[in-house]
Amino acid sequence: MRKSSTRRAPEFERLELYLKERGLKMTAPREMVLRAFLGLERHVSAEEIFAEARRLDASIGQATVFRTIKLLADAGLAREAYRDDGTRQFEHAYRHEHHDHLVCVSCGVIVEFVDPAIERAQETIYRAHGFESVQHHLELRGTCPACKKAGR
Amino acid sequence: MRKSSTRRAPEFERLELYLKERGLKMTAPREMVLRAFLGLERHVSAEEIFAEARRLDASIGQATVFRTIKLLADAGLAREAYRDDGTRQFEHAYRHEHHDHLVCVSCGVIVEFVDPAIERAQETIYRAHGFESVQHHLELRGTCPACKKAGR
DNA sequence: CTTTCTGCAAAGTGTTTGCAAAAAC
DNA sequence: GTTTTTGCAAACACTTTGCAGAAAG
Repeated sequence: MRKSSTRRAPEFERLELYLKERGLKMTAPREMVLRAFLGLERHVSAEEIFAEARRLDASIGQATVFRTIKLLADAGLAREAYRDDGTRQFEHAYRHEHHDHLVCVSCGVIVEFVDPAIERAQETIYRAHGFESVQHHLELRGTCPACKKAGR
Repeated sequence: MRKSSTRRAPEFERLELYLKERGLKMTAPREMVLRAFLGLERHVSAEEIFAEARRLDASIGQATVFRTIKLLADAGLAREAYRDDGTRQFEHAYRHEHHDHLVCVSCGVIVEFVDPAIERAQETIYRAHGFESVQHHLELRGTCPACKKAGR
């Protein structure tokens, strides 16, 4: 007896697997948080996830959202990223590989990009200093075309 | 009648000028915070500046330190920088040009570097997306040689 | 039934702000 | 003297934690 998995996103299966592996439980609130996170576009704050989860289930608690976000990160579904202005955001990690960010300081719009030449140069720098690479992030801050035109 | 300025670092004059320009006052606590900041090596947290300032003058208040750090940043003496782990640090900005960071995730050691090729590639990305550059920062996180050797 | 999970409220961080007394100019 | 600055304590924003009852397996 298995439930229909027709429209079920693979992210849910991934979370279930992750939980089962360590004796944790799949619950309605956890499913709700994941659904909220997946439904939102990239680069959301914890607060935005909380608000969206609340929209789906008004009884959900803030602590549960924070705890679940941590689970999602551990399960490889969400990636935590701090902006250069110190704000904390989460982006989709499942089937979204590494990329860097071009951020408009005026309207906040974020463009994702990867530059192979920069990626290669970074490896060279790690090697030159004898470091083992763990993770890297380049953030370009500037003014986007629309804001420039609007004189912002 | 002018006071001797023999050993006076140019940073103090800069701060005095900045304050005078906007009708603000040079005070002992402000001088102490600047002295604490200058005396510490790069990449210090507000708390470290506070501790050091307290060492120089036990009566100084936390709020004064935070307020003065902001002044130093506005005056171009300090640069605020958020690490990819969300911690906030300050580094010397006076006569220290832009650079990127190679950070050891184990011991915290920070190596500063500039790669002309990467800098050029960044400009190309700004242009390709029609953005006007404001500021950019690359952070490479990894394990330094010493920590690697120690198996950390 | 046993263990994990939940929501709540309280506690923690790190930083900012309101205020009356003190210092700068 | 007038204005800015100070230290203190309270307020703040964001996040984590303790707990007793609820839910999962």
